[in-house]
Formats: sequence, C-alpha cells, structure tokens
Amino acid sequence: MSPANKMKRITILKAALKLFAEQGFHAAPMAQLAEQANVGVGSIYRYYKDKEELIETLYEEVDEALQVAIIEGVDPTQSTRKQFLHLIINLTHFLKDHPHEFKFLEQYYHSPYGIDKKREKLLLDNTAGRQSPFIKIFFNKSSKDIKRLPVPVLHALAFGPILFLIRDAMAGLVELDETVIIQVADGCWDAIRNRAGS
Amino acid sequence: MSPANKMKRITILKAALKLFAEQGFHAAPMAQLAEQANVGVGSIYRYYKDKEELIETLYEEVDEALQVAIIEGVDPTQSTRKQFLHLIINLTHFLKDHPHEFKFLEQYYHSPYGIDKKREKLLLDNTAGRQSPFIKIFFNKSSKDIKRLPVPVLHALAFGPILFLIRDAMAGLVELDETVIIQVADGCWDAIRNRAGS
Amino acid sequence: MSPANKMKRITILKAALKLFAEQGFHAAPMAQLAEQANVGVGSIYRYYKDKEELIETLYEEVDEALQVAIIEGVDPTQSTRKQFLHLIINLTHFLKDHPHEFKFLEQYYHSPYGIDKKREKLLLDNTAGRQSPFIKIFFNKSSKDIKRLPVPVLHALAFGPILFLIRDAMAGLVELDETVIIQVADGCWDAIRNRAGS
Amino acid sequence: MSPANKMKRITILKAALKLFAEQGFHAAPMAQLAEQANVGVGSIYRYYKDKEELIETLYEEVDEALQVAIIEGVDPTQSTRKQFLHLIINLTHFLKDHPHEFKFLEQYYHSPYGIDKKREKLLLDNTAGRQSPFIKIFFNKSSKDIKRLPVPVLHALAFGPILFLIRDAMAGLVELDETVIIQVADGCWDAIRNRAGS
DNA sequence: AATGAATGAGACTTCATTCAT
DNA sequence: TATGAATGAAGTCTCATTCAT
Repeated sequence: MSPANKMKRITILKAALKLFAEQGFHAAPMAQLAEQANVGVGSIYRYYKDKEELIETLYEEVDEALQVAIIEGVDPTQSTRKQFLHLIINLTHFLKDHPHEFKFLEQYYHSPYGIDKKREKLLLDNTAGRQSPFIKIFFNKSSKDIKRLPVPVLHALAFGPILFLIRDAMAGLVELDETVIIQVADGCWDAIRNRAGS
Repeated sequence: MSPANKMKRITILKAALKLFAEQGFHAAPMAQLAEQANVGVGSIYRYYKDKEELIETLYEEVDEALQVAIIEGVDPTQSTRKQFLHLIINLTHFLKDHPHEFKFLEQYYHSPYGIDKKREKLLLDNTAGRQSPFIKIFFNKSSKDIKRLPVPVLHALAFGPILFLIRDAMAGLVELDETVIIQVADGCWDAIRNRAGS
Repeated sequence: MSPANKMKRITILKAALKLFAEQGFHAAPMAQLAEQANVGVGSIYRYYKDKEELIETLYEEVDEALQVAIIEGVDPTQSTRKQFLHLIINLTHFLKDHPHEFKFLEQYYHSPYGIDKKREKLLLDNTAGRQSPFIKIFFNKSSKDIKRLPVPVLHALAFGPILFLIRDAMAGLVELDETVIIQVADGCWDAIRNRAGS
Repeated sequence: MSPANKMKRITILKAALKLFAEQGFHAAPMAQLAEQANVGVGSIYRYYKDKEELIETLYEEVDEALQVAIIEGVDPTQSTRKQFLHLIINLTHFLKDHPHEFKFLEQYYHSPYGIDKKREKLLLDNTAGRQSPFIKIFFNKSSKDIKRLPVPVLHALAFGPILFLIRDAMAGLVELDETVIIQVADGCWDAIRNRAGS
C-alpha cells in the first residue's frame, strides 16, 4: 500500500475515533464520518469492508497504542511495587491524555458489539499471551510480593479502581492529579501485596 | 394512575430491561419491545414520551432496586469492616442474580446515551444525596477506620475491583463464588482501611 | 388479514407488475414503486420482506393467473387437436391481453434471478404436477394422436413457436390476429401430431 | 487502431461475455470486469463510452458470430429440407457449445435493456437485410416447399422450438443429443413445409 | 495510453413515531 | 384507551464514472 493510501486510512481512523468517542458508534453516520475525514463516503469502503470492520480496526489500533504506552519505561530490575506504580501511572496518563481513546474503549467493551466475542478473546489470552508484555511478567514473579489469588482477581484489584476513577475524572468529578493517582496506586498496591506480618 | 395502568407500565419496563440487556438499546426496536410486552406499539407511547424517556425511567427503576438491595441487612452497629464486606457482598449478589440489570446498567453508563448528562447527575448527587443512603453514612463515620482520601477515590478503591470482576464473571472468565467475593472484598478493605501502624 | 390489508397488498403488487414490466426489476427503485402504488416506502416492507420476496410473490401470482387462463374452456371430450388449438389460443390471448404479465414473466425467467432455481422447479414439476392441469392430461392420452417423443421435446414443438411469435408481436413486428394464431397453432399441431400414413 | 488496442478491446469483450453470462448485467460491476480482463477500470472507458455501449457492442459481436456459425456449410444446391436441418443443427451446436453466448443473448433479449430498441432494430431489418444471409436466401425460394405464411410466422415455427429446447437443455432438463436435435428439426420442418396433398 | 483511487448519487432497508379506527 | 398500519427520514453500502498521476 502506498504512503498516500496509508495516510488516508489513518485520516479516516482518526476521524472515526473522534466521532465515535463523541457520539457513539450508532449515532455516527458514515456520511458524517466521511465529512469529518474529508473524503467521499465511498472512499471509506475502499479501506474498510463495512462499519464493523472499521470499528474493529480502530479498536485494534487503540488497544495497541495503549499496550505500548503502559509498559513504557517500566524497569524490570526495580521492585515489584515500583513497577506496579509505574504501570498505573502510565495507564492513567495515557487515558487522561487521550480521552477519545478512553471513551472509544469504554463503548467498545461495554456495548454488545463484540462484547462477548471481544472481551473473551481479549481477556482470555491476556492470561497467556497478547497483552501480557506487562501482565504476565508482572504476575509471574509474584510469588512472594503479591497475594496468591486467581489472576483475574488480582487483575480486578489492581486495575479496577483506577479505571473506575478515570471515568469519574472524565465526567469532571475528580481532578486526577499526581497526588490522587499515587494515592490510588498505593491503595491498589495495598490490595494485592502480600503483607508479610499481617 | 389505575392499578391496571401501573401494571402495564411495569410490564413494558420489564420487557424493555430484558430486550435492552440482550440486544442493546439500538438493536431493540420499539416494535419488538411491544411484542415482548404483549402490548401495541402505540401503547408504549402512552406511558413514555419516547424511547429515551423509557430508557431513563428504566434506569431509575433499576438503580433504585440496586440501592435498596445494597443496603439490605447492613447493620450500622457493626464494625466498619463488617459493614463494608456486607455491602460488597450484597452488591455482588444482586448483580450476579440480575444479569439483565447489570448489562443494562453497563450499557447505560458507558454508551454516550446519558453518559455525561447522566453520570454527572448521578455521581454528583452521590456525594450529597440519592445513592448516599449507604455511601454517605458509610464514609461519614470514616474518620478513624478509613484512609483520609477524597470520597471519589475511596469510592473507586472500594467498588472498582468488584465491578471489574463482575464483568469478567458475566463473560464467563471467573467463577464468582463466595470465596472469591470475600477475597476481593478483603482486598478492597485493605485498600481503603487505615492501617494504624503501617 | 383484513380486507384493507389485502387491498394494499394487491395495490402494491399491481404497481410492481407495471413498473417491473416497463423498466425491469433493477431499474425500478422501491421508492418509485411506492410512489406508483401511493404508499409510503416503508409500507411495502410490511407486506414483503424485501424486493426479492415481492418479485417472487408477483411471479407466483402471475403464473397462477396464466395457468387458470390457459385451461379455461378446454373440453376434454373434444378431439386432441381441438383441445390443443384451444390451449394455444387461450395462451396467446392471455399474453396479448396482458403485456405487463408477459414482459414480467420473460424477465423473470431469463434474468439470472431465479433462473436456475425457478425454471428448474417450474419445468420439473411441470412434467408431473403443478402446471399439469393441462400439460399432463394433454400428453397422457397422447398415445395415438401425438408423436412418441420425450415430453420436453413435445413441449418445445408445441409452445416454442407461439412464445417466439408473441415476443415479435409485442415488439410490433407482427399483427397477431386470429388468422395468424390459427396458422401457428396448426403448424405446431403438424409438428407434434402423429401423421398416420406419411 | 493498433493491433494491441484491438487485442485489449477483445480481451475486455471476452471477460464481459463470461461475467455477464454468469452474473447478469446488473450484478457485474465494472471493477470486477476490469479485474477479470486484467486491465484498469479506466481502460474500459477508453474503448467503450459506458457500460451500455459495452453491452451493445458485445451483443453485436455475439450476434455476428452466431450468424456466421449458422450458415456454415449450408449448401444452396441441396434440398430445402436438407438446408433447413443443417441450419437448425448449426444453431443448436453453436449455442450448446457456447453457453456464455447463449445466456448473454437470453438476457439481452429479455431484459428491458434494449428490448424494444434493439429487438425492433434487429428483427425489423431481419426481413430485409442484416441477419438475412440465411433467412432471406432461405425463405425467398420458399414458394413451393414451404407454407405461404408471413415470414415472422415461419420464423417462429422454424426456430421457436429449438430455442425453447436449448433453454431446457441449459437448465439440465433435457439431454440435447443428435437424435433429439433431429427429432425437433424434423418436427419444425413438418410445421413449415408445404405438404403437397394435404 | 493506462491506471485505479476517489467520488457521490442512489439503491435498499429499518425503525421511531403518529394517528385513524 | 389501545392498537398497529402507515409513514418517511435517515442509515449503510454499491458501483458507474472520472481524473490526477
């Protein structure tokens, strides 16, 4: 594919991200998307078979970016706690700085779009593959530092709060400054760490 | 309103809950809803101005039921921890036992339906009103037992994990038995409690 | 179905017959059909799942009418030749008097719509069922009067010419008056009859 | 036009014939045609003003080939009957051996593409020109051997049956072997020949 | 001359909402 | 009051045709 083509693909994807985030999949007509992307309606269909494929592709793209952002700068030689905090902070910053991506992902996961199909795939191979760059490495060496709990439970304890909070932040209910982020991360750490003498 | 009317309102609402949960708002035509509810399409419009109002009303109903279920049997004379565990368990059971309600709420919150409009309203007066039956009471006496953190942060630490986990459970990724629930609740408690000497 | 409904079904069918005959299936948009039938576009879809079902229904309807018209007044006690001529004349009159029906059928059979599916069904059970009211009766007693040939061949010899000619007549190339019809019918009879002493 | 151009014209035409025969005019996008012909879409438009012109041209080509094939080997010195049988056999073989051509012609004639415009032109100057190579010569000397009937009627009697039958053969309803062909041709001959003493 | 990406009119179909019965 | 047939705006997608390269 030529660079020009690639560029148009991306233009469309970007416009879609914004539009879908702002209006939702269903309330975003292809015509409007075409307009925002400054292309003809038909052109979208050169690059994506249909609306669904566009959404799937967008999801893949966004998810990829998220995964990359999350592990950025995490240093495996540091303490588990340090790494954990780093992850949480990365995640939070990425989502705060990319509200469109955040809203899109929220919709994607929670609308019965590919809800079962996608979540299942996603989370299933979380345990053993894809997203794992960080999850797996992190939880694998967990023996000592982290509670011996089923991975999904650790997962929930570790990431549930911050995701919950980011939603509130998006809605303007909290100011997610560094202090708060650290507080939450600390809380999460408390939730999963293996407290020796307690 | 006559009892007969009231009954029909409820019939419609029940059918809507099921349909919306199973298919999503957008994929659930009013005609199908009418069919499921065994009423004429036109009748729905006697009780609800339009589809949106129906959804809003349904949300209110479901939310109310959830609030009630959550505080059921919580005893203010018990220890904060006990009360907290009780809340979490109530919440989990309700959502596990009412998957339609759960799916509906997920959609409602995460689709840009009333996302801003609604969440804002909802969470804003959380702090000082509606939902508070349990939140407020609970956090107000928090001085000693619970970390001194902004309420939304506590909120996130307390409820984020279990909500996260319930989603996984719905998708069939985890078995949410009593043991797991307790584990999570304990984890959450660890996240928010004020550990005296640590 | 109420009489009013039935009436609208028929109104639509009639408009469709005219439109399809004049413009062809593909060149006849549903919107135009709706206009001609004086109904809303959406209404068509109350009665017919989609354009294809409409076409199929129309075909069934037209075919039925044709079958009925063909055997009208045919008297089994008359000579085979008389009956044959009667059939041909009925057929010719019906198609001449119903040019829309004729054009529609031509299209239906010869466009790769249900070409294989339909023709097969049609012609296959011609031999032994449906259309047979006349075909079967006619060819079954054929032993003496009619050549011993495979049925499809007799079929072709008997009806090929008149169908061919009707097309020319529709195009204005021949005037299909009684004389000509009789001439053709006679020719066909000559083609299939068993000439004793020749 | 250069030989190379001529070749490309023909390549396109061949691909079109196949595609139109298999899918029908309407279901055969220009893009797919280009692909099959191994040319760019734009190139098609260098040779043909638009889709319609392409179809018309194709029709002309196919018709020409058919005319040529039909008279091949017909010997004017033979008896009228022999010549007639020869014609029928030629026609049948050509169409049997060129199913794409056959399907294309069927569509072309029976869809309101150029139905009136084309058939009229075609058949009109049949009487006095174009196609006549065989028709005219054949029917002109007909005085004695053949019934005195309007040419279109003779036409119908002579060719109607075999065309009818070929359709059935294409649909797999009859096996068109030499025997059957001869039977039909004989039947047709019976239909048009002037039986002396009858 | 050849290409094929781009276009947008227009096709089919759905569905929230109305209104005559 | 209850109904559901009728409506048409709006959505998704296709495809003949053009035009910059």
